[in-house]
Amino acid sequence: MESYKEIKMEDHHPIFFFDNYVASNHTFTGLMSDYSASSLGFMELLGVQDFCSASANSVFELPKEEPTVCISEDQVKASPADESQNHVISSSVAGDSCNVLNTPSTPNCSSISSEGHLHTEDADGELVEHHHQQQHTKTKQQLKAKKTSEKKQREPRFAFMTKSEVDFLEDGYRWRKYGQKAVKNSPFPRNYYRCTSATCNVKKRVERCFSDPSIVVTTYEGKHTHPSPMSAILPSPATAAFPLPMQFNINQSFNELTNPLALNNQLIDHAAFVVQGRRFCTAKMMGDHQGLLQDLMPSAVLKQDHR
DNA sequence: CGCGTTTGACCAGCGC
DNA sequence: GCGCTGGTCAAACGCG
Repeated sequence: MESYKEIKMEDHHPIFFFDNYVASNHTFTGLMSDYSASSLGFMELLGVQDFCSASANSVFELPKEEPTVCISEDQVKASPADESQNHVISSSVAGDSCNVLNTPSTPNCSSISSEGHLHTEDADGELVEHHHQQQHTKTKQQLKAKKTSEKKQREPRFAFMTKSEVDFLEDGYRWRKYGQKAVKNSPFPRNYYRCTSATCNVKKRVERCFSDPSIVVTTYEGKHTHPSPMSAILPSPATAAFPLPMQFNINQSFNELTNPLALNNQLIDHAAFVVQGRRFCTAKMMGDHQGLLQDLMPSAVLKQDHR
């Protein structure tokens, strides 16, 4: 198990990309408000509420060399694993030519919009499937019905890429692994996780980028219906409200982001949304490492820290 | 014993 | 229709 100090700052540059939209020539304010207008916001996905109160006040300039990344998950999905990273890089370099998707619909959206057809699949399936064991058939049907209903309620997804040596990045919630699949053209498997909370339907996919094994792609699907278990472990005055990444002292955070020593002293508790050379949001997670930015923290680091 | 992981099998969707 | 792939299930297993 690696020690915290072995983790360099540059190993945890998060790169966010969202399902449903990308607007590279939008300001962060535009981005966030656009996204918050959708049924499921980025912060909501992480259990954050009331993030709309965040304002452009938190926007500050970064050096032009800062990578520019803003792509949607379906872009990555459409690209083979070995190309996704190239895609990111090209987007990063492109700056103004960064892909402007602003896609009104995504694979997810279309699947949701086509939910009206789903009931017919059940009927077909029952005609085809005649198992000799009635019990077995019953469970199959139940599974199918379950799957159908799940598909009906398919949640928007968002994903982000993190440079990390650790596959599973802690985010304050408890996850149970329910599957692993080999990824085509990639030596690295994709892991499937589900939130352990009974009432919570949030899923998480974790895979490593083929072309750059140092990059971990984490995809969230769904919305937590409960507070982070870490809230109990790490009490904070801000815990109840789950403050937004934007709600922090910008100067302090910028200093910390650009100062590895500061990071070493305080753990890595920041994330950055980087679009067109601007770091739109540097997130300081309430000083207790909750929520999204725990995804940027190797679980090993957190475990070590909590002891 | 409870909880989490592993892993082979199954199913649906999609492209050809 | 067929094959491929992504996603999920669930029994078996491991661990504390």
